[in-house]
Amino acid sequence: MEIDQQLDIITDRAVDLVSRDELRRKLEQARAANRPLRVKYGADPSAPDIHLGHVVGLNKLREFQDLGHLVVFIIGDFTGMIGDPSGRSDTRPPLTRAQVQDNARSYQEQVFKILDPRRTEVRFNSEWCAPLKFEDILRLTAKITVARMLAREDFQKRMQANFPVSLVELLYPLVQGYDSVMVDADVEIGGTDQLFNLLVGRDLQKAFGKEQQSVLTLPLLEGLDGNRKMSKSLGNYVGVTEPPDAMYGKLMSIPDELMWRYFELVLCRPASETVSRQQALAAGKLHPRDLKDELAQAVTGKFHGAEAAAAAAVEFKRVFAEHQLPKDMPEVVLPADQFKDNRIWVAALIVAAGLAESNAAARRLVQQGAVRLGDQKITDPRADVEVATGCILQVGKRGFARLTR
RNA sequence: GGUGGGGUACCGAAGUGGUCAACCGGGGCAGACUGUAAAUCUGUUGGCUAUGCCUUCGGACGUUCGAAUCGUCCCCCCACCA
Repeated sequence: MEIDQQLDIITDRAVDLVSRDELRRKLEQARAANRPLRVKYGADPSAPDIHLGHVVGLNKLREFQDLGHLVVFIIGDFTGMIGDPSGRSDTRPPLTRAQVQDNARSYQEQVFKILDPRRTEVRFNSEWCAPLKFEDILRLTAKITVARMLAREDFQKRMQANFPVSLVELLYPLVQGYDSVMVDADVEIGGTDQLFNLLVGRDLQKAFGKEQQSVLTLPLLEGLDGNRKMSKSLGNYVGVTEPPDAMYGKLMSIPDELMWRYFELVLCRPASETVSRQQALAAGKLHPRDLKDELAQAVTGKFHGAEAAAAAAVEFKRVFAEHQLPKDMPEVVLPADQFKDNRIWVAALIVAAGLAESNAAARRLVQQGAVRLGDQKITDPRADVEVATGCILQVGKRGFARLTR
């Protein structure tokens, strides 16, 4: 494939690129020397679940692999102890070695849903970070200035808002950059919030007399709420190991305007497709629900196969469009001691079925008209009800239980 | 080390002796509507079968008929100056 063609693929969807000329040169040199580029990508093992936000980066890595390049996937078991200050995350609790290893294992499993394992080198950065002596660290810190670190936007903002910035956070980019030195990265990719860290990698490589990595950033995918970036701690994520029904349902719940981002960033659909579809939508030729269904099925299918995705779609239509009962629902055996004269208080029933956290919450749900038992709506929060085995309790749109006495 | 400002429910943030289970916003949940768990609007958001009772406003003791609010001690956080 022509170099320019490769460049086009690589830079598609990219936000920052340092720099195009440099990357072209690297591609040319790699071809001449008949060796793959080493494309670095780092992941923090503090949260073991890969979600669609990560998939944006993984997709890009896969494109590199399909062009014959090698992905150096770094598991930041050492940096994980610091916590990435990007996007002003809170201080994270330190992980035990066992946790890190567990997380790292599930990470690899999940990552290879997208990456090609034959073209991936997995490394733990404790390999070279743990042996560092304090003296080595001093040498490392001498290579970068305070002003350079403080120039970073996150830090600026936090300091202006009187949010704390710890010294160790200042060191984070340094460690990440040191990784680049140690693995001889030719290219590093990350989200746009990683730009600073990635550039520090270049600085350090230069300071160590090595070739500087090219840097490429990708957009941050918004989470289900449509505003903030997808992250596990915000709870607005879709994990790649979630069951098909949950995955499909979550995707159907994103705001309509967000669909395009998911089409482009998760499914790598071309921007031109977005434009033509937006026009068709405006003209009334396409229905947003159908488009979102396509999105949800395609994404679910990417991780679970088309068949499972189609089944999830059918189930979703049954439950939410036609308001029918779901095919599967949890079976709940009710404790006999809750019954008096063969009846049970409705709030206690809901709690026993696991559909509310407390009697008070259950009462509120009843008052709001969210509760059905069999084909009957229950509106009196003080009602005592009879329950026959096989009877179905519904709480809200999504809460179901098949009851057993 | 010095000075100042803080710690309130999931988050942010009011409240500075009783009318406070605690305004308001975000988030969550529910209902209506619908095109979907979109959008919009409305309600709700400590616990207890409950016109009341219990637990909660960094912690511990106090003062008071009564404390998130006052006092003492302690813990923690932030900024500025050194």
